[in-house]
Amino acid sequence: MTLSQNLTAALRLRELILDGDLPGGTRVSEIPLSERLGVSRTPLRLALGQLQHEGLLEALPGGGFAVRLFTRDQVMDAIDLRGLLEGAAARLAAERRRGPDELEAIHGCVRQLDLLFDTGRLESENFERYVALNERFHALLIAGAGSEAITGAYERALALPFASPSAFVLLQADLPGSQRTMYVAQRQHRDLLDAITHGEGARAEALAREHARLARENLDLALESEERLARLPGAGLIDRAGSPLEDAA
Amino acid sequence: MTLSQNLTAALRLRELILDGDLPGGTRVSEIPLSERLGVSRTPLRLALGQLQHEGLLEALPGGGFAVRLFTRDQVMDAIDLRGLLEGAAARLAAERRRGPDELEAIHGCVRQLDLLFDTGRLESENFERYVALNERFHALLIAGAGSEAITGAYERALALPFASPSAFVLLQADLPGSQRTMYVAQRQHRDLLDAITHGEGARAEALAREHARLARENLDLALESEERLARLPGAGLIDRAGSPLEDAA
DNA sequence: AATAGTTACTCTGCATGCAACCCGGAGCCG
DNA sequence: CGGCTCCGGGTTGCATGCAGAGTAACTATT
Repeated sequence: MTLSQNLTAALRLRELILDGDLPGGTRVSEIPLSERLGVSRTPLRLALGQLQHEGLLEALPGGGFAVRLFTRDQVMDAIDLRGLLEGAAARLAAERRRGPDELEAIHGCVRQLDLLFDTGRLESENFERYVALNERFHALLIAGAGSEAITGAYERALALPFASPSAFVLLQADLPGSQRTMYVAQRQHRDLLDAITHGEGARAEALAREHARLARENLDLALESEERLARLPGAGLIDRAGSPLEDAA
Repeated sequence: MTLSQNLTAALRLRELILDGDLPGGTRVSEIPLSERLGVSRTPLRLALGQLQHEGLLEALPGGGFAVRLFTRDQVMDAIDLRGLLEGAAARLAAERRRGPDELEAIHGCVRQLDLLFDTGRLESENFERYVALNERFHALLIAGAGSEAITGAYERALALPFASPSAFVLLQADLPGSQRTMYVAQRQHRDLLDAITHGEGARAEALAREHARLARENLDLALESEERLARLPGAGLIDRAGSPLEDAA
C-alpha cells in the first residue's frame, strides 16, 4: 500500500523533529525539505500546516515556519494538562460505567503490568513491554471516558512528545531510585483502576492527576544532565536556557 | 491590508458552516467551493485541513471532506471539556497569582457586568454588551492561568461553536426564567473571582465547572424547539435524530 | 566609519495543468 | 432477471511555473 504524499511528509517531518535532526528554533524551508523528503512542495505545505496545528511548528511573521522551542515551564504545563485530562477521563469512567465487563480490558492490562513487576527487576528487554503496556493503560483510560471531546484534546496534548505518558520511562533506566518510582506508578495504576471499578469518581480524578505529576519530577531530573536529556523523545525542542545544564556551563 | 487567500478561505468557510449554509453531513467539494469563495484550490485545501483539525470537518474515506455532525451527547461533552479547562485555569490563577494588580482587568470586567445588571432588565440592546463582557471574562480567566497548554486546548475546544461560553446567551432572550439564570451566572462570576482573589484554588475550580454546567441545561432547552435551536450558532451541525424535536415528529 | 539606499536573490504563496482514483450507470453475459 | 464488467464523468491529489514579498549584502554618501 502506497501512503499519500501528504501523510509520508507529515510522518517523516515529525520524525525529523523528534529525532532532533531539526532542533527547536530551526527555520524549516520548503524547498530543501521537499528534496530531503522526496515529496513535492504542495503536499509538504499541507504537512507543515498539520504540524503547526499539532504545536510542533510555529508560523514565522514573514511567512514560513520554524520548529518550536519549549521552556521547562511550558513542558510542565503540558504534563499537567495531560494529568488534567486523564483525571477527567478517570472520573467519567468511574461515573458513567455501564456493564462490569467494560473494564475487563484495562483490568487485564494492569494484571499484565503486575506480572511484569513480579518477575523481578525491570531490565532492558522488559522495558519495551512496560512502555507498551503503560501506553495501553493510559489509552484505555481515556477511551473509558467515552468522551470524544476529551479524547481529541488528549491526542492533541500528546502531540508534544515529552507530554506522553511514557516519555520518561526510557529515561528511568538509569535514574536514581527508578525502581521505586515505577513501583509507585504501578501502585497508582492499581488504585486508579480500583477507584474506577468502585465508582469513586473524585478519588479516580485525584489519583490520575497525581500520577501525572511523577512526570514533573522526572523532567527536572532529565534536565540535570545532557546525557539524560538525550534519551528523551523530542529533547531538541526543549529550550535549555536557564536550566541546570545552562547554569553549569 | 489584504488577507492571505488561505486565511480568507478558512474564515469564509467557517462562516458558511456556522451560518448553516453547509449543514452537518454535507460533503464539501473543492471546485464549487473554490468558485464560491473566489480562491484557488490550493489555499482552499490548506483551509480544509485547518478546519479538519478544528473539528468542523471530517475526512471521508475516499478522500475529500464532509461537515461534521454532532450528537447531543457530544455537545454535552464539549461543554464539559470547556468547564474542565476553565476550572483548571481558575485553580491555577488562584494558586499562581503573583501581584495583586494582576487581577485588575478581570475585576473591572465583573464590575462592568454588575453595572449592566444594576440598570435593570437585560434588554436586547444590552445583550450585545453582555455577550462581549462575558466572553472577555472567560478569556481573561483562561489567560490568568498563564498556561500555554491550557490556552491552546481551550481555543481548540471553542472551535465547536456551541461550546463557546456565550453560545446560549442569545438564546436566553426568550427562555423561561432567563433573567434568573443570568443572575445565577453573574453570581458565579463574582464568586469565582472571589475564590481566585483569595487563593482558593479548589473552590475556584469547582465554581468554574459548575458555571459551565448552566450551558448543559440551556442546550436541552434549545433542543426542545426548532425556533430556539435556530438561534444557536452552528445549529446546523447538531444531529437532531433522537432529540425531542425528532420525537415530536 | 557608520548609515542609508539600492539591488539582487531567495523564499513563500498561489494558480493551473495533469494524472490517478472513485463512483455511477449501462450493457452484456450467465 | 440478476450479477458482473466495462466505461465515463467527476473529483481529489500532486507537480510545477510564476509573481510578489521579504531579506541580505553591497555600495555610496555623509
